Amino acid sequence: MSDLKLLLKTALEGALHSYMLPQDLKLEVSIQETPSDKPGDYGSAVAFQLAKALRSNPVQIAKDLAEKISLPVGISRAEAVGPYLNFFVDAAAFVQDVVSSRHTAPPQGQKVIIEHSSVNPNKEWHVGHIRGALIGDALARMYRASGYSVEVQNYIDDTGRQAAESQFAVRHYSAIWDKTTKFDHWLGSLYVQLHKDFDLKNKEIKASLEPQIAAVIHQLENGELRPEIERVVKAQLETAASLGIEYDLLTWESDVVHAGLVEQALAMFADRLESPTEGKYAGAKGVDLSPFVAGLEEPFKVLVRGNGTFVYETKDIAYHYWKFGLFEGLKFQKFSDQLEKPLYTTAPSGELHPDGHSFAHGDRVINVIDSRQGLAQIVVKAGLFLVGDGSYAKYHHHLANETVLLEGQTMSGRKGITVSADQVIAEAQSRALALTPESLEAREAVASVIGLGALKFAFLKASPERQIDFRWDNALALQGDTAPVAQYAHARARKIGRDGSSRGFDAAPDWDAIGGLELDLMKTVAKYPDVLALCLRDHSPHPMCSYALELAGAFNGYYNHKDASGKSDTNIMHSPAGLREARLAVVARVAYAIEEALEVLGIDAPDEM
RNA sequence: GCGCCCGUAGCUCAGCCGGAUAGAGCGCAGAGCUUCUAACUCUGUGGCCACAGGUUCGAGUCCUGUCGGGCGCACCA
Repeated sequence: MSDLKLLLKTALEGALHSYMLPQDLKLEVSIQETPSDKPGDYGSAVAFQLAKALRSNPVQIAKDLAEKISLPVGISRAEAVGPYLNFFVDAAAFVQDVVSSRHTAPPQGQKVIIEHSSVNPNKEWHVGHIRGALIGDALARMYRASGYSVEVQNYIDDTGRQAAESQFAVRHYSAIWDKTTKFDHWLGSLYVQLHKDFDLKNKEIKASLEPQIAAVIHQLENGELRPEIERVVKAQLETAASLGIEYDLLTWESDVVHAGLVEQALAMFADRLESPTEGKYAGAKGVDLSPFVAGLEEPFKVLVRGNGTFVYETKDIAYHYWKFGLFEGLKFQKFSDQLEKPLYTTAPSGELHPDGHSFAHGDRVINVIDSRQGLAQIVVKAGLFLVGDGSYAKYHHHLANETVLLEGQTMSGRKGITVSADQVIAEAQSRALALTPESLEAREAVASVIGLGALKFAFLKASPERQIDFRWDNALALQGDTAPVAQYAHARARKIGRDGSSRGFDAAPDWDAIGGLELDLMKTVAKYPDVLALCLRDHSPHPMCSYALELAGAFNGYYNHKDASGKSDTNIMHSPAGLREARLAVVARVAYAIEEALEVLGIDAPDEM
C-alpha cells in the first residue's frame, strides 16, 4: 500500500513537466505523511524547490500544483496548505485496500550472508554477546522478509588463544566436568580461575606458560581437540536456541586453514604482498594499509608471520573470499537439528553439497561484529579490494555494534565481571511469569514468550552504534517502551477477533461508515514496507521496534477512544452491523501488522496474555 | 597523537536522503475499567538538540572546528 506514496510521487513529477524548468535542476520529490494536526494525509514540500527556479513564491506554486496535478486512484483531492501541497486519501477505498493486502516482497535474486554471534568457544555467552546475535538474527529475518536469500553463519574461532587457554585450564586443574553445570559455564569458570591464578598480562608468567599453551594451540590446529570444542559450541548453541536464534552454517577456522583457503587467498594477491628484508618486519609478509585507513602508527599489516604462520586477519580474508565464492574448498555436514531448519557445519570429511545444500557465493556480506573489531574488518575490506576489480569490498558491510556495559561497568570475561546470557533469559522469563494471569492456559509458555520478547526488544530498540548499559530493571521491564506492550495490543486485538467470530457477526462490511480513526490506524499499518526498507538501508532493526510500538499505541488509543461525553465510541461488539464488520477487519489487520513487525524482530506475539 | 562511534527533557532513548509547532518511555502531579484484556489510555510537567562558525528559502539532521565520553591503533584472536 505504500504504492500510494509512489503513485503520488509519479503524479507529482508528471505535474512538474508543465513548468519550464532548467535542465540541470535536480528535484527531489518526496512524499511524507502530514503532521497529525495538519489537513490532509500525505504532503510534499516540493514547492520550496521550485520557488527558486521559477522566481515565484512557494505558496503560489503549491496552489498552482494543486490544480495541475492529475490525482491517482485512491486520492480524493489535493490542496495547498501554505507552501505545502497536501493530499487527501479516499478513506473508504484506502482502508478497504489496506485491510485486504498483505506485504509480500518479490524475490530479489540475491544472496546475503550474515555472520553473527561468533563467540569464542571457551566460555558461556554473556549479555554483551546477546546484542550482536539478536541484531544479526533480526536482520536475517528482515532480509528474508524482503525477498533475499539469506545464509546465517557463525564463525567458530577454534584455533585462537582464548579457546586454547580454556582447554589448557582443564588440563592444568585436571578438571572433570560434573555434568550438572552447563558445559560452557563450567569451562568458562576454569578460564576465569586460570586468569585469577596467573596474571597473563605479566610477561614472565605468560612466558612460563607459553610452551604449554602453544602445545594446546598446536593440537587445536590439528583438530585433535575438536570434540572438546564441539561440546562448548553445542552448549553455546543451546543459549542461542533459547533466544530463538538459528544458523545455517558453523564455519570453523581450523577448517578454513586446513582446506588451504588461506594459501589460495594469498596467491590471489601475491603481487601486492610486500616482504620487508630489514627492520622490525624482516621476514614477514604483509600489506600497506595506509590507502584504506588513516592514522595508524604502523600502516604495515603483517599477514604472514616470519615463522610462516598466518595471523587471524589473513584467515578472515580467506574466509571472506570464500563467502563471496572466489573459490571453493570447504566441505560440510549436518551438525544438528534446530526448530526451523537443520544446522550444518564445515567438516574435513564432509561433502560439497550435503542434502543438496550449497553454501557461500554471497552477493552481499554483512558481519555483525562489535565495534572493537573495526580495524580487523578494515583489513578484511582491504583484502577484498585487492582482488578482481575491487568491487567485492563494496558488498562487505561491517555492522559495528557498540559494546554493552553492565550496570555502568565494562564487562570482562577474564575478571568475571559478567552476567551470563542464560541467567538473564531465565530471569526475564520468571519476571514475566509473575505478571501472567494464573487462569491462562499454557501460562508458562506465554510468560516465556513475553519475557524473551521484553529482553530482545530491550537490546534491539537501541541503534547499534550506541553503547548501551544493561540494567536489569530496564532490560526486563514489561511496561513502557517494551515488547510486552506490543504483544498486549496484539493479544487484545485477537481477543476481539475471537469475540467477533464467536458471536457470528457476518454482515457485509460497510466501508463508508468508517471514519478518521480507522483511517489513521490503516495509515500506520501501511507504513510497514517503508520501515522494513529503512531497516535494511541502515542495517538496523531498531526502527522496527519503534514501529511496533507505534502500531500498538495507535491501536490502544483507538481501543480506548472516547467521544466528547467520555463514552467509548469505538466499541466493536456494540457497533452497528456493517460498521462492526468493517471494524473487525481493521482490528484483525492491525493484529497481523503487529505480529509481522514483531516477527522480523524475532519476537512472538501470543494470542492471549 | 591518529582513526571510528556517541553527546537531544531529571533518567533511558527515537527523530527515516534537510521540510510544517523537536517526539516516546521512565519519573513526578492528576483522570479513566457494571460495556471487546488497565502489561492500556488520556491530561499536565519537563528542551539554548554539548559549544562555535559555515552552507541553505529552511539545520537536531549536511560541512569545519572546539569540548566532553566510549572504543581501537600487536609477527594476540
